[in-house]
Amino acid sequence: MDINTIAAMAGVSRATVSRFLNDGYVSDEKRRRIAEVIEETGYVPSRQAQTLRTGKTGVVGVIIPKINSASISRMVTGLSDVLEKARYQILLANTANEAMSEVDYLKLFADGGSVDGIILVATVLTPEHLRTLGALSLPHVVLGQRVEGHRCVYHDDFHAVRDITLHALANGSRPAYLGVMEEDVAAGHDRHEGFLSACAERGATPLGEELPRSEFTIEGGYLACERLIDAHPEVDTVVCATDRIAAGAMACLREYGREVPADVQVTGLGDSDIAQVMTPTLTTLHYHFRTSGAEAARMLLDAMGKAEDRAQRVCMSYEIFSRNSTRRKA
Amino acid sequence: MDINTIAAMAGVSRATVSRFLNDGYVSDEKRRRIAEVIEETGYVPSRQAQTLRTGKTGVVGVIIPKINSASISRMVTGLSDVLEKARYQILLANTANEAMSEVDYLKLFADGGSVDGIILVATVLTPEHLRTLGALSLPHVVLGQRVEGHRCVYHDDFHAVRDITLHALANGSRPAYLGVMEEDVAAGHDRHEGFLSACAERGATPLGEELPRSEFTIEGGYLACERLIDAHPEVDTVVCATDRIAAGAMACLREYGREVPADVQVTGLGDSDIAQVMTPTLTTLHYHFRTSGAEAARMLLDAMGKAEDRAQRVCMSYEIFSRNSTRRKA
DNA sequence: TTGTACGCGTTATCAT
DNA sequence: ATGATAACGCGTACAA
Repeated sequence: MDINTIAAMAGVSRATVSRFLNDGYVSDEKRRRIAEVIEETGYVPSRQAQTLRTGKTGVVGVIIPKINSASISRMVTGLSDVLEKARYQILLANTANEAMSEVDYLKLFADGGSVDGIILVATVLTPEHLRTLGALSLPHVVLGQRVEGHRCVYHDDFHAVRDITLHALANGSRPAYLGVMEEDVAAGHDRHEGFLSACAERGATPLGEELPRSEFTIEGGYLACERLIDAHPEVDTVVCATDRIAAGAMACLREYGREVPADVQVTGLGDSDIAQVMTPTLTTLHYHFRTSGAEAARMLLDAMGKAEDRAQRVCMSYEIFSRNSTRRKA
Repeated sequence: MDINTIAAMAGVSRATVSRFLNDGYVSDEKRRRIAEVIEETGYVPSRQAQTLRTGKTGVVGVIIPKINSASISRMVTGLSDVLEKARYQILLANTANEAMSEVDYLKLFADGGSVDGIILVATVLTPEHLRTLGALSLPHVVLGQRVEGHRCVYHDDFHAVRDITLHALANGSRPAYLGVMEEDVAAGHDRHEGFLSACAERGATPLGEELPRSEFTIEGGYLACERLIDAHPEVDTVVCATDRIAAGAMACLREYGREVPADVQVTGLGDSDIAQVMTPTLTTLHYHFRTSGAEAARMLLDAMGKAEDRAQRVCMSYEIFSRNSTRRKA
């Protein structure tokens, strides 16, 4: 079923069929005939041929560091919402297994001519990343990290953790932070700095700063917390970089016989669905991931010339959800 | 940078370059020259043109009902593992938002010529689904449901729930089941039947069979459990179709002052990571999702003629993880 | 308004 | 072993 067949059946040249499909500029008479033939044959133009001819694929590549993350899935949902509305397909590239790093995927997308635009859900941005991004001729948006010279949507990690730490320190005085590697500027460095800033403001000494960082997992949170209470049994407030780390921490505290929040307060970050089923329910902070995903998608549409101009850089806000893992009154 | 340029630079015809890239059959002399030119130009063949010419895209479409599901993400990981090794890209289609149903995506993939094969992570299979699947000329595999006449990888949902129910009924006698819509044959109907079978074997009367089904969410589990203890306060064992439903159920029981497992036992299904951080930790059942994903991918490779022959249908096994949401001794 | 003719970058067929 | 040449399915000047 190609355009030639349709043209023959409708008794017109294939150029006319092409016009029918695109510009318009066809007499009502033939328009009717063509429409009829297309209807009864169920003809659909070949994406590949269109791509070869126009250079446009109708696909945007989305590079994510892992599948099965509450935050990432929410971002992807936001992306889908607006991208599908603009009739774009999403090619999801998962780098979790390290089989192919983000840089490799960036290059693959850039070279292959397989996508019209790229969204990079970023964690760690190495110089190699920046070089590759800089050499990228395709429209692209970085989601989750602030990057100079590139369109990006990120979250106010510094103030987020600063605020939730201040919130906890209203009823605690010996705080510690369970964070992730500093190389992840947003989730690692910025959040950590936010914590330190809050401690400084309250005149509290941060505990366990000398300890190694955690992984982004429940298991990692458990182990980090174990090291923490081992080194600093006096800790009474544990601020965690993510909800999953907090989940691990709470499991650990329970194991060690510490009551939450009576003995130790715990806070998370991200407001994933597990926050509400933990015992006690977790005080955490809600990021508007879905909205930031949508925003990134709109920025990309803009960059691809498919939407009105938008800001080149957006910093998303947040809200604290105070639940039962922190103390109620002063 | 196209094949013509390379050919010119190497002083050969473009046919020779093409042979160099594909079959082989080139003299060592020219082989060397071509390799050199390609090296220094960084030439990469156009995927689009290759596709147009060969009809092969190097992409497999994976249709999933939702992102952010522990089970699905594990399946996708398994898929990625083997598909990437075979140099296939994965085009992930998420139907969560209903914007485009699975059937529509199936048709899109089938028509567009944009993928070489399809993997459908299935939940509900309507007659419309079966019709579309039947009309599909592309190689495809159904993951998560058993479908006559199609390659598929599924889990032994019936015996899984039957076994975990028997496990719980060793220390309980008034069981109820929190399940999902029966239209989902595997997760809905089969699991439910497994539960009923176990009840029959133990001579226990299943409670709350008249109540409406739950959603696949924590929230849904909470609400379903609320209805259950309202209608049948005597219930002492709650078997849930998924871990998330179990999480909601436990939250609800806590709210209503029931001790788990002293007053009521709870079991889940899927062994997601939240199972271990719940209080008490959840007795659940581990499916080998990652393995089933890998198996489905291998079956697809087979169907696409890229791998040795494999079984057309595979039923995956499971293991029960007994933790603290069920009673220990008889 | 319509049709002709060409090119997009490959691979495959056929001589040579 | 190599090189012309014809497709693959489409969009679009250009001419009519």
